[in-house]
This record gives sequence, C-alpha cells and structure tokens, in this order.
Amino acid sequence: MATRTRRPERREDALSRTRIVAAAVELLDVTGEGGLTFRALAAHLRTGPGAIYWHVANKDELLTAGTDAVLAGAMATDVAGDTPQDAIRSLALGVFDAIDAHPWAGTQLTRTPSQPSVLRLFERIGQQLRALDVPAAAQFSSASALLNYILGVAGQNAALARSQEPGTDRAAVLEAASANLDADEFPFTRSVAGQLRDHDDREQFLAGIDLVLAGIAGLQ
Amino acid sequence: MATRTRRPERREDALSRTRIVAAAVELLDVTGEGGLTFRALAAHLRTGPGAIYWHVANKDELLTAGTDAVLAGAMATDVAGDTPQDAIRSLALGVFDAIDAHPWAGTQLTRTPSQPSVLRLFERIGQQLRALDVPAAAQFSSASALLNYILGVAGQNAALARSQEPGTDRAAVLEAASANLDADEFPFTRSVAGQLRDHDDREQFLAGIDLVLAGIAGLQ
DNA sequence: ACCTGAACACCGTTCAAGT
DNA sequence: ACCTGAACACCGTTCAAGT
Repeated sequence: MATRTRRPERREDALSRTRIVAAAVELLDVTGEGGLTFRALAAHLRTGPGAIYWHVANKDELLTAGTDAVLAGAMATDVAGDTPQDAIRSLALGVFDAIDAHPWAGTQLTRTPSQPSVLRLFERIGQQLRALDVPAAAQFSSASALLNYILGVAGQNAALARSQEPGTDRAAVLEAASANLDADEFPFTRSVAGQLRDHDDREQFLAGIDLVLAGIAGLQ
Repeated sequence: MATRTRRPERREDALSRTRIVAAAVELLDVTGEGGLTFRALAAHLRTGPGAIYWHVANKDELLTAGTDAVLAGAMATDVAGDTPQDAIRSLALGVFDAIDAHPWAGTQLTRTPSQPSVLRLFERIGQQLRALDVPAAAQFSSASALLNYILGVAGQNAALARSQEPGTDRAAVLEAASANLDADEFPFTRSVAGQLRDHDDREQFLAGIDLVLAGIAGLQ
C-alpha cells in the first residue's frame, strides 16, 4: 500500500484564509457593506466567530483582502501592446468596472491608506507616465492626480450604491433631485441635470481621465 | 414693569441643533472619527443620549451637518475678482484646508451621496466653467472631473489622518514605507519616493487641479 | 415641548475550553 | 494547530416616564 502524505486530508469545508475572504466578498456583494459581520460570516461558514480570528486579524484585514481579491483582475490587465494613454485608460476602466460590480470595495479603497491595490495601481500608472516621457519632476504629481481622480470616482460610486437599492436608475434619481434645487442658487447644476438622462457613467469617467491625460500631455 | 417676551429665557446650556452640531465637531476634532458616540456627545452636553435625538434624526445627519458647518467657510469664498481658473483654485484650496483641519469631514464628504457641501462645490465649480466658456457639452464632465479629483484627495487625506497620530510627519512615514517595497515590482514608486521628502501636500494638490484645468483649456 | 436614562438589539473582539 | 461559543465591552437607537 502506497504511503499517504502525513498532511491531513483537506476537508472540503476546512477553514482557510482564502475561503474566509471569498465568503466575505460573497456576503458583501449580496448584502452590502452593512451585511458583513463576523457572526453572519461565521454562520455562512458553519462555524463560530472566534474561528475566523485564527486566520484573519480583524475586520479591516478582511475588507482589505476582499478589496484586493476583487481588484486583482483589474490590476493584472495586460497593457503590453497599448500606447501609454490607452494603457492608463484600460487600467482605470478595469478599476471602474471592479468597483461597479463591488461597490463596497470603492469605500475600502478610499478608506485605508496604502491599501495594497492602491499602491499597485499607482505603480502601474507611474510606469505608463514614464513611457510617456513625462518630465521626472512632474511624474509624481501626475500619477497622484490620476490616482486621486480614480479614487474619487470610486468613492462616489460606492456612496451612490450604498444609498440606493441595487438596480435603481441612478441618473433618474439624480435628475429628480436636481429638479428640486432652487433655480437661483443652483443654476449650473440645474442646467446640466438634463444631460444625466442619456449619460453613460463609464464614458463620463473616461472623459475625466482624458482631461487629466491632456493636461499631462501639455507638460511636454 | 415691562412685559417680558413669552418666549422662555434661553438658558446658556439649553440644547439646540446648533449647539449639538458644534459639540459634535469639537468632539470629532479632538478624538477623531471613532470618538463621536451619542454617549460621549451627551456627556459633553451634560444630558442623556436620548435628548440628542429630539434635535437630530441620527448619526448620519449629525455627520452631514458637521461637515457642512466645517465647509461653510470654504464654500463662501469670495471669488468675484478672480479669473475663473483662480476662482476654482481658491475654492479647491478652501476645501483642501478645511479637510486638512478636520480630516473626518473628508470621510463624510466621500461617504454620503449628495452631501449638501458637495452639491454646492459642484455648483460653484460649474459656474466658473461657464465663465471659462467651456463648451456646453463638456461642462458636466469637466465639473465632475474637478469634483472627483478634489473628493479623491479629501478621502486620501482623511484616510492618512485616520491611520496616524495627529502631527505625524506623513511624508516620512510614506517614504519609509516605500523603501520597503520590492524594487522589481515597484520601480516607479521607489524612484518617486524621494520627492516625498520636500514635497508640499498643498502644492501637489494644486498641481493636480492645474492638470485638469489645462486639459479643460485644451477643449477650446 | 423637551429631556431623562434605562433598555433593546445589535456590534467587534477575546478567551477558556475543547479536539 | 485549529475550532467552539459564551462572554465582554462597547455601539446606535427607542421609548416610557418625567418636567
């Protein structure tokens, strides 16, 4: 009879950091930011809350790891054949789409300083700016500007998702809200509200990226 | 004897929405985002937690009102004599400084959709873009881009403040962190980390605004 | 009308005890 | 080494009872 490995058989339902994080992401996606509690997560994993703490330090680590898992795809985007601008656009869109699918990750992205996914995004943006021959002295602030814009959108999308039932027509809600604004105090907002009807969040997001890229191009 | 007004004498320590919000701001400034609890606030106001609920619906309303109070100054900035670009710069700097002094407000700004201060900021930016003769079709996305950039910075500053003792040298901490990064995976971040030493957050923030403004100018 | 403070229904986290 | 689940120290919010 062949010798069996000494390592204990891995039961299907054995706990592990990976399984815990995956379950947390699932819970967050289904129940929203408020739905992730150690009790609910433990119930989902058919164990007690204490068991989770053997694999994960605390709730913040859970959220950080979940956000990282969700952004891994966007961060791995292959941009080898693209122009630097297109590479930045597709990185940014990858992040946008990931947040769109998992709005709670947008909150976490803007909440935790040096969230690993943010650092990796900054790095990837910076590499493209080098390829663009952005002057060395302007590389840092240019990468920061792009990053901050992306994080700002991520945060706003997360806030909007938090306040509305999934599947709500955001534009319609925003448009209705702006119709109630005082015309004297909010002339611009009201004048622009009509554009919400047939506006595409994703295109709008890209238009902002392009504005920053145009500014960067102007640096020579 | 002159008739006294029927309105009861306003005791110095009578509760009111204004006093509650002011106390909340004070508590947030001193103890940070985690320090605002209804019990602590009630103790500060020498009353019970229930009393606060007579004047304020819930914690979120308290945070929204506090953020609004803190940003009122920045929003009221007089920009009458400025060029549109300078007006946008000074509005943005006003927000930056307010968040710098009250980092918890940066979190709230990015957390609540249609936080009133955000709406007013969007409006004021938009009015300047009109003055700049930005094409009508581009006004909305241009104002959004500026707003999102500002909110992104606000969020990051709040996150950084949350993670550090007040008064910590942020640049030094970031620089130390980046020195620990793998050189092969983070060449850009490491190359740029040196600039952190003598970089000014405020200038860096403005550089980003200028990048977007340059992009907007390029729209014709 | 406004305030009081105990009570309710939760949290995140810890830890003795088990296997 | 890993899991269990009761217990601790909090929360936000409600509400009967007071003035």
